[in-house]
Formats: sequence, structure tokens, C-alpha cells
Amino acid sequence: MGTAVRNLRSLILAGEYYRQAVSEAIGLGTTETQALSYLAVHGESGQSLLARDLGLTSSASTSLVDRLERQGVAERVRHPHDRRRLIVRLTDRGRAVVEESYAWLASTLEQVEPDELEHVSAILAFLADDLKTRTAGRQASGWRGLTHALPV
Amino acid sequence: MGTAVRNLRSLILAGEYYRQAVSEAIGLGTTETQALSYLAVHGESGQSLLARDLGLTSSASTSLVDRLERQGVAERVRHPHDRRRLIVRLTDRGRAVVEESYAWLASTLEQVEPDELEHVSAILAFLADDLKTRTAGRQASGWRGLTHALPV
DNA sequence: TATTGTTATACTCTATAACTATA
DNA sequence: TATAGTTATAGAGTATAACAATA
Repeated sequence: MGTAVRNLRSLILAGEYYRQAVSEAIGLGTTETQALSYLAVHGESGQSLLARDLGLTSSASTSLVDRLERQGVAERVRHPHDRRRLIVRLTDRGRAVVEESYAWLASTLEQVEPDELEHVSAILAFLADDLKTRTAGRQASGWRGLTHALPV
Repeated sequence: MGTAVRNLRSLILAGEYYRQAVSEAIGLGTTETQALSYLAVHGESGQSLLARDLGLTSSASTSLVDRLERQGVAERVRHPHDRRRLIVRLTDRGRAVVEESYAWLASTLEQVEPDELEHVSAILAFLADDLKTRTAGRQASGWRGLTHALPV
């Protein structure tokens, strides 16, 4: 188990490293490309949900979506039934930007044996879902359990 | 391939979400816990190498390691043969902090079928290494290829 | 009353550039 | 000359708190 945890740590670090590099290549901030990735995976999203899943306050999400609109990669759309809500949606340009980062990740996945790809894909989906759910659960319950936690 | 890329994006996003949550739980910044993760995976490291692998400038790494030392989770050690160099090393307290975040990741990996764990672990290691290498290569060569790249 | 989103303010982190010390 | 690290400065992004509009 120790080795598996270390390898998961490595992949998380590699993902963070990729995030910085692809953001620089595209000319956006890391939070902006996180938002584009999120919208690419989940489709359009409420601005509040986007903020929550990106670990941002609603205040930070306001300026985030401001930047996305300014750069023309996403847009705010009014919610059909609730006039408080805003939907955030990729623009054509936003979809184009995401398309181009596709090759970056695909070239890594192309190294996997073709007849294993589907299995690897399922593993990635499972780990992503479980890690996200588990993290959200600890967040919500205020769980800590880190006895060496440092003073904030 | 499209689904696999989307699932890899999901896992990267889940890792970033985990990073923020575990940082808040520990009471450190996200870059600080990235550094702890890095040191846990790679062992002690030169300050320059740490900066490079975390995507930071040498200036940012100075203040990063300042913070790590101030919080007592890592320390600077002189390089034995090169008086310019500094080695960054986890302290006992730093190792304790990493140990505690271990359970967080392990509980996700425990959901994997036991007789499949080794295979999953190998996949994670492969993807981490390939993604990191590929990203570093594009960084080094100034490669772009993102024709919709936005003005900086 | 609770929820969604915005604004004003202050703070943290990082990049840039100029610098010191050592190889 | 090149490399490792530090310092000073400025800029970007975020959290906090107070607020307006709508449910």
C-alpha cells in the first residue's frame, strides 16, 4: 500500500505540474484552466457549484468568471427559473482551448497498451470519484484527524 | 480515447481539490504541502531542483523554504561538497505531517480490489512519470502548439 | 430567512531584476 | 563565466466581511 500511495502522490504532483505548464502555454492563470477543465468534464455549471468544486469562495469565483469572460473563454447565462443564479458555460473559443490541451494528455494515454486503455480509463474514473467524494466529505464534516496539524 | 482523457482530467482536478483540503486541514499553504509531498516521494532534494519540479522560480523557492523552516516541517542543510548549494530535508515533524495525510490517500486506494492494487499502482507510476516527463519536455523546448493561445 | 452573487479591503504568494557568494 | 541562492519591489489572486437582489 505504501508504494501505491507514493505513486498516487506522484501522479497528483505531475498533474499540478502539468496544470502550471499548460496554463502558461495557453496564457491563462492556473485557476482559469482548472475552470475550463471542470467545464469540459462536467458541462455547464452554476457559478456557486463551480466555486465549491474548485475550492473557492463565492467572492473569488466572481472575479474568476470575470476573467474567463474578459478572455472570451466562458460566459455567464441567466438561469431559466431562478433569477439569482448564473450558469457558466464554455464559449466556442473556450472549447477550442480545451481541445488543444487534449493532445497533451492524450499523448500520455497513448503510451498505454491499446487493449488496456479501457481498464485504465475506468481506474482513473474510479479514483477521481472516490478521492473527490472522500475529500468533500471531510470538508463538510469539518473532519481533521491530523493531530500534528499546525496552528493557522 | 476521449473518455480516458476526460477521466484523467477528472483525476487531476480531484488531486487539486484534495491538495486544497489537506492543506487547510494541516494549516499550511498549498505550495507548502506540495513541497512536503515532493520530499516524501523523492527524499531530500536540492533547493533548485525542488523549485524546478514545483514550477517555481528560485526566488519563490527561497520564501517557500523559509516558510517550511519557520513552521518546522523542513530544514536547510549545507551540501557537503558545494558551498553554494542547499539541501532541503523533511524534519521529524514534517514526516509526521506527511504520515497523517497518508491515510487520506490510502483510504481511496483501499477501495481497489486487493489483487489489483499492484497493477493499479504500476499504472499510476507510469502515468505520473510520463506526464511529468512530457510536460518538462514541452517546457524545455518552448513548445507551444496551442494555436488558440491567448495573448499574455 | 436563506441563498446567489458582487464589492471593498487586506493579505499571501509569486515573478522580475539586481545582487552576493561560490564553482 | 556560470550557477545557487537571497533581497526588494510590484502584481495577481484569494479570503473576509458587508451588501443587494431574489427565493
